[in-house]
Amino acid sequence: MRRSTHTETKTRPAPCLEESAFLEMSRTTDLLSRRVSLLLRTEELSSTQYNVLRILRGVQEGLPCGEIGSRMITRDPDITRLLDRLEKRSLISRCRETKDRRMVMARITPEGLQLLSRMDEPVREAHHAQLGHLGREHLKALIGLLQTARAEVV
Amino acid sequence: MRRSTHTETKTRPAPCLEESAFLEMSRTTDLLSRRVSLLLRTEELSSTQYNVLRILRGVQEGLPCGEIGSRMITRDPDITRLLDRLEKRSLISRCRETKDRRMVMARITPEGLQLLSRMDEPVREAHHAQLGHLGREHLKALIGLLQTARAEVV
DNA sequence: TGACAATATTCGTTATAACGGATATATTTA
DNA sequence: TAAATATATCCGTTATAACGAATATTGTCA
Repeated sequence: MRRSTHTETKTRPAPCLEESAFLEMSRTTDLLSRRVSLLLRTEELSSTQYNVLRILRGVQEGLPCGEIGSRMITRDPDITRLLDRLEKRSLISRCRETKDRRMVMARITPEGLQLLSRMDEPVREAHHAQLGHLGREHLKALIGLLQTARAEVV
Repeated sequence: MRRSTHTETKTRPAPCLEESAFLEMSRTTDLLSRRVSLLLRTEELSSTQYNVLRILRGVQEGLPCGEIGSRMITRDPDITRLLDRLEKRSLISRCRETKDRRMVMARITPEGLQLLSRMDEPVREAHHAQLGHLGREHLKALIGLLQTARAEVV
């Protein structure tokens, strides 16, 4: 036991449950992400880029740049450059919308889809290896709690 | 209902529970972090820097640089520069250990402690506002699951 | 003592996130 | 039509993460 309980309570307040939950979440996400990042590096992809590609895979019609930005709280000019980099590698394509010609739709290309599908199996394996020990019930409980947590965040 | 079920199953495999759990975790951490990042910005602190300061607050004796690095999987040279920036602002101090003179101990300074304590209340409020609706029982369950998840990660 | 290992540093590089500001284009509305 | 708005872009800036390579200092061990 430490002798300096007195000063410690002054400098380091006892964490409340909400804070602990956040810390646990950060640590766990961090730890689990490491393995995925290693996988991504083999394809020279940042996790932001991977993220965008997966979002676009979910939407065959494509998404306007602004929509992508709002899903990640990134400023418009930076989304443009992010998409620039992906387009240069032919992983996405852009074309101006015919209806509202202000908008530019970003779509994932066949190359992009291929890249993603190359990653699918290893990524899934990584997650299975890292979280499989929890078992179905615990996993479901965890997912449910996280969804609940996010549902009411302002 | 979409017509292209056929192609979709090919391009986007149904997510397994482990993968969903990871995604939920990432999204939630991401969402919750935004508010904290805004707070940190008022002190011109990156979340990595905040992280290091909090680690050091927990260890009055200080930590060797390498130890800090291993807690965050960052290469040694980059830790050095990270600490450089913090030292320049007098938030930490460094001094060579007398026993093993290869090691340099990093300690948080009174200024660093002050800064942290300025953040404590707002950070806690942010977490409370964002996660308080879960209630004690759910929070405890969440914390427990996350710890279990991390316990066996290789 | 001499060879090796451990620790931290310095230096240089590249890519990117994040920000501010301005501009081009197209749409909507007064 | 003219003004205001929305969308995306271009430009430049700074700070930093991430990587490789080399060096200095100290400790350990044959």
